[in-house]
Amino acid sequence: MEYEPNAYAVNLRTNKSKVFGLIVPAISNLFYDSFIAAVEEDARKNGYSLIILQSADDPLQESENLKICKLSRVDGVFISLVPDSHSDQLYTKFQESGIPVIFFDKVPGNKLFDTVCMADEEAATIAANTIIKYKKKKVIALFGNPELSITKKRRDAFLKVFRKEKAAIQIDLHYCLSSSAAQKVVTEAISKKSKPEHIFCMSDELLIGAMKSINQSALSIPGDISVLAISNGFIPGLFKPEITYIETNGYELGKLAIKRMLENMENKTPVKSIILPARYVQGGSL
Amino acid sequence: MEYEPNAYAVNLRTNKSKVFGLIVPAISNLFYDSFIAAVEEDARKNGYSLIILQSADDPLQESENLKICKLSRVDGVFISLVPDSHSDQLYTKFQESGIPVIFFDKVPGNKLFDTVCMADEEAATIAANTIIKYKKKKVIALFGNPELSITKKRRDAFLKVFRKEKAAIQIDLHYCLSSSAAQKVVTEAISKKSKPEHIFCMSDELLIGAMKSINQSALSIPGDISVLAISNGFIPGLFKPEITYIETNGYELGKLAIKRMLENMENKTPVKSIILPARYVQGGSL
DNA sequence: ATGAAAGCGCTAACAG
DNA sequence: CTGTTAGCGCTTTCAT
Repeated sequence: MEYEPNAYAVNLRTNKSKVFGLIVPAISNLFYDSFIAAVEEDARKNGYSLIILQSADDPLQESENLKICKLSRVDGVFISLVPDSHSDQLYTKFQESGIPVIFFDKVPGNKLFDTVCMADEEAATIAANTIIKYKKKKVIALFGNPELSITKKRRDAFLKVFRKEKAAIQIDLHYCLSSSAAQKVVTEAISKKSKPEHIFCMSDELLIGAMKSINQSALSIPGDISVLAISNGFIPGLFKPEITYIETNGYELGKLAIKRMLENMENKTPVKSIILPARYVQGGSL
Repeated sequence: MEYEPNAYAVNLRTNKSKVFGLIVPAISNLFYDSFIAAVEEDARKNGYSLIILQSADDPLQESENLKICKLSRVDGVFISLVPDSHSDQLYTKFQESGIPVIFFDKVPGNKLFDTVCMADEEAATIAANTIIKYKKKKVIALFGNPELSITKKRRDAFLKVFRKEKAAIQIDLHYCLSSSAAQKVVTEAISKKSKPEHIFCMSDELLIGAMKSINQSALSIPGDISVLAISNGFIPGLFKPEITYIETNGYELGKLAIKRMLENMENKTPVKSIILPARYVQGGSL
């Protein structure tokens, strides 16, 4: 007939909601939006819906979001942490109450939780080796918020490669918290007498800032200055020449995350760290 | 104490969920992701959460999404339609059961529902008048799926301006269903003997395709060819020179949509069409 | 004023 | 194997 089960009653009775919570620093982001898209696809295929919450890069907002997930009794949580996250007690509370939490991208430093990440070290290592291979001697390296584990991982792996190298390579490392901060740093650097030969950007956000600066200058890529980034490839493909990048694929990472979540729903498995391999994609910027 | 109300029981008893459904053709989209971000912000401020569903440009998926919203008994629905949407009966069913539905961006052709839209006609009119002002005589105009009301509105307003104009202006109008389709069209056009002087793109997607084509050619902007788009400004700002555009702001539209929804929750108001004005933003591409 | 009780619509357990 | 019933945790009503 026209019968429709009352989801409220079902939830109450079964103590399940068939809903996952997904917490991100921001939705409007080229990485997170494709992550969310992937999770949503497979969630629905398995009869789940997604509640999406933004932390707005604010630790307080983040804890509040976790509380919302708890109060609305979601069946599982996906979360990428904000800088200075201090919600550790909340995560463990979830674990204790048997609600799986999958961390992705920006994850806790310790090994106590289920995580799904890009191969950050590998990507940064590939970047560094590429710079060496192309014999760049003076490079600017742009990194994001140094409080984030993702920044630390990429930076440490990046620097480690050069430490092993005998050749004298000058690395000017900068932490930029925004696109415009990156733009400023690059504009200043290329206005000096001894210009950098190469710019490395650990994210799309920084790449955009760097490219705006280069575009406003008279420098040409790769002749005057070469560029390399870690990115999902969308932004690099917009420039001429296309920017060479090491791929971080939000969509694929999302697929891994939901897969892990569903596994966890089936039968509680021991904590695991999953890593999505990096891939070098040749453009014309190097 | 440590007491937490059981949301399932509350929902069952009060017959409310404090959850809105939000249905979009795709999450990973520069327009929709900022729309979603805006709605999420204000939804949470008012104690609501958002369930997000993608229709993947598939009318069947869209009906299914509406059914999910109905089954999970959301308190309201935001929806942007896919091409060839045939879920009209479902919308009306929602209305009848007293659940507000706010259409945004891609809305039904008739005036029976609450809608929140960009000023499509105005934006296209500004574009056309700009082209006339700059005395362009041979222009390529790229439009999206001609089945969508948004395409029809922009196209009709665009062409109407030229019909009134006495000067002989040649408009090559093309419908492109994807970025790469736009790229092909432009590549073909600029390879001909009589090159176009100007390209107009009704969306970011088409602009990206057009720019890839131009970047691969030897043409320079605005010297050899000028460009104008309808966009939120993010993509136009990445190029050199920056592309002049008429602004469509997903974030602001989202704010309007959630405002309208909350009004509707308070007291059932008569059906209304809300329009967000267009704004001309000068770049260097014209 | 405070407290008891009915019942929202379903599922799971149990009896016939 | 089919049919009845208790009860999930809350809100709202009604009686004290």
